[in-house]
This record gives sequence, structure tokens and C-alpha cells, in this order.
Amino acid sequence: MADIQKEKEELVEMFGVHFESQYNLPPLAARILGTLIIDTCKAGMTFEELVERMGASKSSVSTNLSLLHKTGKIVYYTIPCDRKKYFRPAPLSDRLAGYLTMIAFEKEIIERMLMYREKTASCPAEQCSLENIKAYKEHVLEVEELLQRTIDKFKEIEKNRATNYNNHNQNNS
Amino acid sequence: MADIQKEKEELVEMFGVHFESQYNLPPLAARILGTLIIDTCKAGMTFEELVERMGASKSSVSTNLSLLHKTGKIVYYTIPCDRKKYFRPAPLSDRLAGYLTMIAFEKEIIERMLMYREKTASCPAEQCSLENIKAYKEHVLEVEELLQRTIDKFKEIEKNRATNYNNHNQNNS
DNA sequence: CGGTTAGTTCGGTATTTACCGAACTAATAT
DNA sequence: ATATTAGTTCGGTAAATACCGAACTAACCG
Repeated sequence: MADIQKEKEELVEMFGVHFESQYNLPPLAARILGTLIIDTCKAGMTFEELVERMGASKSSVSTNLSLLHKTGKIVYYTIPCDRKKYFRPAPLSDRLAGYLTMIAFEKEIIERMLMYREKTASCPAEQCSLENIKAYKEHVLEVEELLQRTIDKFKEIEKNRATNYNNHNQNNS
Repeated sequence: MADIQKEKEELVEMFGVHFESQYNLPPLAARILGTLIIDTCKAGMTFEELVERMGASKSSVSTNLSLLHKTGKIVYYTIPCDRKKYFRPAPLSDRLAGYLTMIAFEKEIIERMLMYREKTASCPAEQCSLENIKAYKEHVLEVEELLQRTIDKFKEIEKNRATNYNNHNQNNS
């Protein structure tokens, strides 16, 4: 049983490291997100629970929860006549959507790169550079497509799940 | 003509912003990499050229070049009887390889997450969590496959190019 | 040998980041 | 109205990061 506890802690830490570099999150934010993902079962953790689990100050937890919320990584809902906020990870479809923004920026760079190369097509090495850019563009477009398909798939899953047992009024304002 | 210069600077800046967050590079390293990618035509820039172009100190440029080299983002070659190092971006296949490491780590997390969920499969919400993880795993595997295909494609392109005109002894030790 | 070129290493500083505690607000409870 | 709960905001601090200049090394030149 302490075994499972240990396993959980290690998972949170792995998530932490991963999210820090993947989403550029501060350490605490990354661990909070990890914790929420693993403890999703409890149908949302409260602020106070998180303060305790993280061993961090209320202010730090508050700040990092705001950040996670602002960037679409978590949501919270409230229960009438209960002032507490219950935090959960945002639906995977939303969390993945962040990557689309990044890809859009990458596409923008590629386009401008292509324009630039066409204007400066002088030395022969530029020719193979152009070839490279075009091949890379194709790759990015494929990734985008794949990602979009996955997001749609999750949206479908999430929609079904919501209609099956819609027990909470999901307030993600 | 000053027009093209401006375009180039903007591209370097876009690359800079992108690489900073994508690869967790310090600002200067990200701009150096951007500059090398855009000016590849010159078949490699020297240390001194980079110091000038970046408007940064020799020490900073040196440190950041080492970092880029250590992380496989750039290579350099030397010409016999010329002490200078000529820096270029690493082949795209190598630069992309970094993503594979990240994906491997993500797969590791997923596996441990699955094991953990199987051990703790108690509340019904966990069931859909399991479903989610499996669907996400599939996505990651697809991304990995796509990435691997692209890397192979670039390796092919690079191999052909090398045999076509192998004018430099590419020393990337 | 001394001098020059090409780059590295080291110690220090300015900036940014990550976090904290204390004071605060806003809602409910008595 | 006062007290309590739930969380936010603000000012400050400790640590990490990004960069710098000066001193250094290593290879070659005269």
C-alpha cells in the first residue's frame, strides 16, 4: 500500500519533469497538473487538499492554479452552497489544443522562410535548402492533421461520457 | 535590399522565440541557431562572424555554441591549415531526433500510468481514465511513427546530397 | 623565443523566476 | 455585526539563468 503511494509520487514527479519542459510550466504548476491527472478519480481536488499535498504555500498554489487555468490545462467546477473550487485536469482535447497554436506558428515561419529563400535563391546550396523546407513543411502538415484527428476523437469520447452521466455542472469560465 | 535584411532579422527573431520554448534554449543560443539556419548558404559561419552578427560577447557565443553542439543542434567542420571552426545547423534528421527522446519518455510515463491504474482500478471514473490513457497512447505511437518516417526521409535526402557533392569533410566530433 | 589568432574557462553581475508570508477580499455562518 | 472559511494579491527574497569581461590555453607564425 505504501508501495502504491510511492508509485504515485514517482509518477507525479515524471509528469512534473515532462510538463515543465513540454509546456514551459514552473515546477509547482507542473506537479499540480500531474497530481490532478493521477487523482482525477476523486472527481476534483480542492484548493486546500492541493496546498497540503504539494507542501507549498497557499499563495504559490493559488498563483499556479491560475496559470494552469489561464492556459487551459485545468478546469474547476463549484457545487451550489459550497464555496470550494474543485479542480480537475481539462479534457485532453483542450490540453492538446495548445499544440495546434505552436504548429500554426511553425507554419508561419515556414511560409516566410519559403518567401525569403525564393527572393535570395542565388548560391546552389540554397536550392537544397528549399527542398528541405518543403519536405519539412509536409511533415508539419501531417503532424497537424494527426493531432487534429486525435483531438476530434477525444472530443467524441468526452461528448459521449458527458451525456452518459452528467453529474457535475462543469464550470470552466 | 535593406528590405531583405529586415526580413532576415525578423525570421531570426521568429526562430529565436520558437526554439527558446521548443528546445528550452537560452535566448542567444536560439538566435544563433536561427541565424545558422537562414545563412546556411554561406556553407558555415565562423565564430568571429557569429560574435559580430549577434552583437554578443565571445564568451557568450562560445558557451552557447557548445550547448548547441552538445545537444546535437549544430555541427562544425574544419579546413586543414585553417584554425577556424565553421558552424552549420545539424542535418534536420539529427535535429528531429531530439523529439524521439521526448516521445520515449512520454511512452514510459504512459506505461507506468497504465500499470498504476490497473492496480488502483476502484472507482468507476478510473475506468474512463484507463480508456483515455489507451487512446492517448495510440496517438503517441502514431506521432512516433510519423516522426520516424520523416527522419528516414531526411536521412535519404542527406545521403544523396552528400554523395552528389562531398566537398567538405564534415567533422562533427 | 615572443607574438598573433581562435577560442575557452572562470568569476562576477544583472535579470528573471519561483516561491513565500502577511495582509487583504468576498462569501457564508452565527 | 462579527467570525469563519476560501482564496487572492502584493511586497519581498532566494535561487537560477543569461550574459559579460578578463585571464587563460593551444596552435601556429616569424
